[in-house]
Amino acid sequence: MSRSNSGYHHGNLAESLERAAMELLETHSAADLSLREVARTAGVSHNAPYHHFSGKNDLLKTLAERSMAELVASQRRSLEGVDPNEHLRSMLADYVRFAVARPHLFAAIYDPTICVPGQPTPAMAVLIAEEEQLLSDTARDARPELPDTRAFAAAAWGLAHGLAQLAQVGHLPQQAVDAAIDAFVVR
Amino acid sequence: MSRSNSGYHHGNLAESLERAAMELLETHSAADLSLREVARTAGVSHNAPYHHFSGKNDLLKTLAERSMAELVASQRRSLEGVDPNEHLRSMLADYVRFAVARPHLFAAIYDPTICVPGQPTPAMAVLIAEEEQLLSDTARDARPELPDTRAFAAAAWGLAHGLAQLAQVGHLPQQAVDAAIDAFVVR
DNA sequence: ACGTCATGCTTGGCACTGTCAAGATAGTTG
DNA sequence: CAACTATCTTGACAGTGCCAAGCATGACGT
Repeated sequence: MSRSNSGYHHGNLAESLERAAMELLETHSAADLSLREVARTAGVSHNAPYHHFSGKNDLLKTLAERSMAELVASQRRSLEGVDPNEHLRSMLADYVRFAVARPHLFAAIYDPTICVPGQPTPAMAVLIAEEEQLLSDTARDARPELPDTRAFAAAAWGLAHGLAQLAQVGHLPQQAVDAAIDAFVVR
Repeated sequence: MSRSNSGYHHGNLAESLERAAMELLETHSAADLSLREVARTAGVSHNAPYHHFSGKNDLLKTLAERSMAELVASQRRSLEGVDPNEHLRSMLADYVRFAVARPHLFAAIYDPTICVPGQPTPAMAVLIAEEEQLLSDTARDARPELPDTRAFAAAAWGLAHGLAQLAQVGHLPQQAVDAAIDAFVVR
């Protein structure tokens, strides 16, 4: 895990902690995640994290940013189709896929107790703006005739976000999600 | 708050606790809600709740059911328009309004740590089915020509749910939500 | 080579939480 | 009035986030 493990002076604890927390977030929710357990799995004392993060929320904020960056990158990658409608469809499907695959990380991104609502981290603000731009561009290409592209893009984001939540909870199976996206994109 | 307050034997603690928790959920999230604080605001000892609920989650489950019932009732009420499109629009707007007005209660309804995913309370299952039917009927009236009403209804639910989340977080102002709903309903 | 020192991690402690166990009290029934 | 049960209490335990203080370690000036 770490390069030099000679009792004290771990080497790069910050990264080890992030890694450990990332793993734990695959089974625990952000609220259920214990900073002490993160420290334990990283093999350090319960207070070591405080020398690298100002607290539990700070660590979570870092992970949320990391995750959002991954999501945006994934969204950018799913733009490589040809048909604009297919662009939009695959982007939305990809959004839902990400949320279902990493439910707790996805939740952390939008968790008001981590990034206070309307008070996003600078880095997070940039990422959200990127995502918005990505969606807006895709929406414009798919519906060039619409006067208000922003509204359509907002609807697309809302749709993807909501389907993601409903799918996470087990209310919508994968196939229903795809059908719903189709119903939104196709006309 | 209670009828007979003679030291012991509160009278109707269960309801008082629910009321207290309901109030606290206006400022605290479900995870941040302390059962002990609920007991405190109800004026009883920290262990009294355990004689009426099996634990914190049980109380939250009850509140989530209560809230979902309220939401469904509200949705049913917003069906009183005339134009089918207007039906749909007002239903979606109402869904978002509810979520924004009571963010923590709304979150509790879909919180996997309260109602385990795919394991809803019987009462909750009924309410969800009702909501689904309500949306499905409205969707059919608004788009009778569509072959797959279920997919369109699922999209509508997803849209409302996602817009609600994004609005809660402060990402979408009210007017953007309305515009997005319009973009979805109108064609 | 050696003392000095800041960095990074540790132990210890505090107030808080959810939950279990056992005791006290009050209304009910014989 | 005695026994009983429902209801609420106090007490305890393990766990949490976080603050304060102490100790090990490697770097640096001399």
